[in-house]
Amino acid sequence: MPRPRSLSHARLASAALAVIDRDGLTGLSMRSVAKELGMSTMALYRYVDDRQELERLVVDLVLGTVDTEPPGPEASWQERIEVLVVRLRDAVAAHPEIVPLTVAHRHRSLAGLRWSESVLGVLTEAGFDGEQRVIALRGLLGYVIGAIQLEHLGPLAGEGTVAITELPPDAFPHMTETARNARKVSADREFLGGLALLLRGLGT
Amino acid sequence: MPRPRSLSHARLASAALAVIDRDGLTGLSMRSVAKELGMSTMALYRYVDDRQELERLVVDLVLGTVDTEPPGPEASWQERIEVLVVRLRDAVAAHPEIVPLTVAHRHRSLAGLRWSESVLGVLTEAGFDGEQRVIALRGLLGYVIGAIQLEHLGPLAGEGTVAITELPPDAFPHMTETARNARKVSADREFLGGLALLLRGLGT
DNA sequence: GAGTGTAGGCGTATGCCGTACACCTAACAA
DNA sequence: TTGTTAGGTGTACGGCATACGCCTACACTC
Repeated sequence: MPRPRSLSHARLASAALAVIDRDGLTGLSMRSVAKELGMSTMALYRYVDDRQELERLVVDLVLGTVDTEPPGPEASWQERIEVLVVRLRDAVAAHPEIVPLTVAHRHRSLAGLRWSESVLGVLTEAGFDGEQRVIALRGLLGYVIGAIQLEHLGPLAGEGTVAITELPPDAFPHMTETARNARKVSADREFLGGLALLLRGLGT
Repeated sequence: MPRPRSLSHARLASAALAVIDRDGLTGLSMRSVAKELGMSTMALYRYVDDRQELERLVVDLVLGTVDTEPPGPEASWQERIEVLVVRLRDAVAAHPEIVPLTVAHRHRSLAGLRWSESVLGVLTEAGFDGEQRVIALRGLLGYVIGAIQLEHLGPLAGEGTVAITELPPDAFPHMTETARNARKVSADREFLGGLALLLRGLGT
């Protein structure tokens, strides 16, 4: 009967993502998103309970772009998991500012659950079950979450690594030396290298 | 010449930590810490540039309690790393609410750098160097950060796991089944299990 | 076409937050 | 005793999320 809705959740989420991509996560507020959409702040509350839910929509939007179809059977299960993990990482890395949102809301995102389901499928085919399978999934999830944050909070190529170079070498001999090597390691090699360790630990 | 300082950074940090332990991270504000100390809000700014620096002090306080002395040589290098990692995790887990602060400020904390130095020492003794060593340290760091967050944001024994149990089984067959197993896996077994995967991947 | 109920949209106000700024004053050096 | 300096404070500003109440556009009934 009543007046029709003029907004969709998807449109709301993409407006919020636009704000984030333009002004960073600190620029995200109910006010800024409302302005982006050309409506009043309070109008948003007709579509969303609170700011938390808006953030959840953004996470769902981004994670929803991840292709969760596992690669074909010509690949080993390690390679298939690697592909799934890399797809997730690439989707998040396309909007680096949302990393903290992803961490906070991942477990309430349907798209995130679909990804986990897909990884579990590969693990199951590979013969994992029971506690082993739980630990494998959570281990992968933990690594992905942590590594993505490291990558965007303190990238190896960034100023943090330079700062470590300049630490007193007598108190931090290994850190200063390692930091010099670290500047030459690309983000991809770092991420894939760590993932390979985990997969090797899982493998037979 | 002038009036002496009545506060130390340590006292400031422990007051902030007390507020967090009592009222949670959302209860932390310049006002609440000032009240905890019995001074005016603005007095804090004589000791700290801004809220960020206060948070950094809290992280330093907590990470400063970690014993970074590596265990003796009767243990294998994997066991020594495990001990260091577990010490770090236990220190953070003693104040679960600071997890987000730790992630945000870890790389600016001297105590955090000392822990990394110690881990690098063990890795070096174990024969790692160059890019291998960089990747090993960052892999461990990524796992620890991610796993700690998983543990406190969505513990296996928590409601999130129960919610997954109640998902439609036709869309999430593996998730629903795995979630039933997951409830029986303790936080320790989960954390150590994932860490063991990584260490196995590192090992010869 | 007129009337009506529902829900969309908005303006205002409240109580938080971090913090800039100007002021007072305690404590030391002389 | 006095002057200097930095510690401590009160006030104020702009921004935040959001509760509440109002107005009204619209889809329906008749």
